[in-house]
Amino acid sequence: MFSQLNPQLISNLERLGLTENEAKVYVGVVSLREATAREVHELTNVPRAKIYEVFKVLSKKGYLEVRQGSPTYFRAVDPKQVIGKIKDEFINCAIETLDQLNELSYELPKTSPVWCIQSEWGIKNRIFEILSEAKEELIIFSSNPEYLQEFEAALQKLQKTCRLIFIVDEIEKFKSLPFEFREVTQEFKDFIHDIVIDGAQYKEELFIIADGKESIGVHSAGHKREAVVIRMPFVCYLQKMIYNKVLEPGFVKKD
Amino acid sequence: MFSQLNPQLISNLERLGLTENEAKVYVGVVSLREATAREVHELTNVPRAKIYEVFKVLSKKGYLEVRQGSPTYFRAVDPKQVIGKIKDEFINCAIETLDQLNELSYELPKTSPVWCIQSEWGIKNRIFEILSEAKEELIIFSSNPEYLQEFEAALQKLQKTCRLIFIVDEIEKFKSLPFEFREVTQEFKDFIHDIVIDGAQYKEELFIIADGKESIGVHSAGHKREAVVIRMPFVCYLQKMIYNKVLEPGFVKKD
DNA sequence: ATCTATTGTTACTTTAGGGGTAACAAATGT
DNA sequence: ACATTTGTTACCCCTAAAGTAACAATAGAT
Repeated sequence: MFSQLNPQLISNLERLGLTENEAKVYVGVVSLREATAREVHELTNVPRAKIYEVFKVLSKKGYLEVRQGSPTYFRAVDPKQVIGKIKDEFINCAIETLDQLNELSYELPKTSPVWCIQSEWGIKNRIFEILSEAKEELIIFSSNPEYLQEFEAALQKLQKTCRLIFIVDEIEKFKSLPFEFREVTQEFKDFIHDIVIDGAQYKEELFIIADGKESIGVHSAGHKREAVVIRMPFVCYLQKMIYNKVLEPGFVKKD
Repeated sequence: MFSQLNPQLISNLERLGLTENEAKVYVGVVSLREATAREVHELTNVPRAKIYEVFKVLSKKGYLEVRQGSPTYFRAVDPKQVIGKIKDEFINCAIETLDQLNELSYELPKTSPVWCIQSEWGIKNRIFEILSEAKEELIIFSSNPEYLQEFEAALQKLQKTCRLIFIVDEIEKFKSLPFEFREVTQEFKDFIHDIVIDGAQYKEELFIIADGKESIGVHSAGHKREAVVIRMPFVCYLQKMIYNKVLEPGFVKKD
């Protein structure tokens, strides 16, 4: 007979460090309040011989209480206590790990100024980092209002201390955002909507130049999003010049 | 050549969800700041072919940034960010898990009044729970001042709202604790210091009767500590009578 | 242009842990 | 006394992770 447990709950408990059988047995005992091995086996379909093994482990961990006898009864310790313990142990481990990692990280000059970031989280994380370090000026280009909106709060806050210059492909699309936008020339617009690399549509969704020294460009090619960070003041200066120019007609040439 | 990594750090990162090779490679890249596969291989001893595999996984997870080229360079994302992310995801999972578990836990009368607790954490946890629920009176017997001290703060707080009666085997041992103690009779003292069960020295370290309704006894046998919780008002009443009596001479008979 | 060294990739093997099964001794119920 | 249930132990299988070998592609040196 099939198991009657919530697979998502089992999966979550596995992510919290329990094995599959441990998760099933704990959930079984929580459901039944007090239970024998047979009852847990019938509810969870974990093999009876394995139930006893897991009972021992969970008791040692402090997740179950035992009423000895035949049959032996088991009772789950309050989930709030158990999950609290698991969480505390994990957080303590995380703190210790961070301390140890920080001991490794010695401050060397970053020799290479060009990096790719491939995870969604890593890209957003880095954008927020760049915004938090900006001191004087940001030039922000965007072609995707939904994406830009994710940084709206951070950018609004930054307006108080930095000069922000927003450049977009079509002002109309960005009306819901509380900033002042400039639109690029028709030629540049045509250009950026027309880039194909290796057979995939390439689209620059967001580009930021911070203080003329560092830039990050987020683009998608096909269904894959990637970011490139450039920390070369000279190149950023050139990029800034270019972006200043795209507001004027007749800049971009197509070969 | 042997690996130059801190095994404790590797183990900690495994507890945080990374595989052994992922942990080693991340630590290697953190150590080197920016590194090629060969450099990471030389530092960590992870097989070179495996380095590339792990690089891909860690980049996807957002733990590494990539400078494409030959050789490709990798740079670690700030450990504070990475560990922060891992921690956040874990805590979110723990919260969701607790919600799901709470949906299971329906309030049934607890049919069985006698339970064993076998983990150190579980015993302490339950003692604190009993102390927090006490309303009128606690009778506390102890033979181990160090162990009793762990509950000193909770007991001091409780003195304001409950009547606490402390009974110990030897007042002298408990001088450092800020409570008023009564000592058991010499006969009882001899009795409790003389219990052997199945060849192991048995010692009742702590015994608490809460409001005459529930009791917990913590004993060690050999090197194993265990607790028994009893929620039988009648038995607790008998136990209370017994403890009242041990303060008088001539009570315990040895057969 | 050729050769060597290095880099990056792929396929295969090995190992260990977790899950499943079967058998049997001990305990309980009839 | 017998049947059923409980609890234990030994063994097997599968999968994920780690290790290894071979080879194609690239870069550097001559």
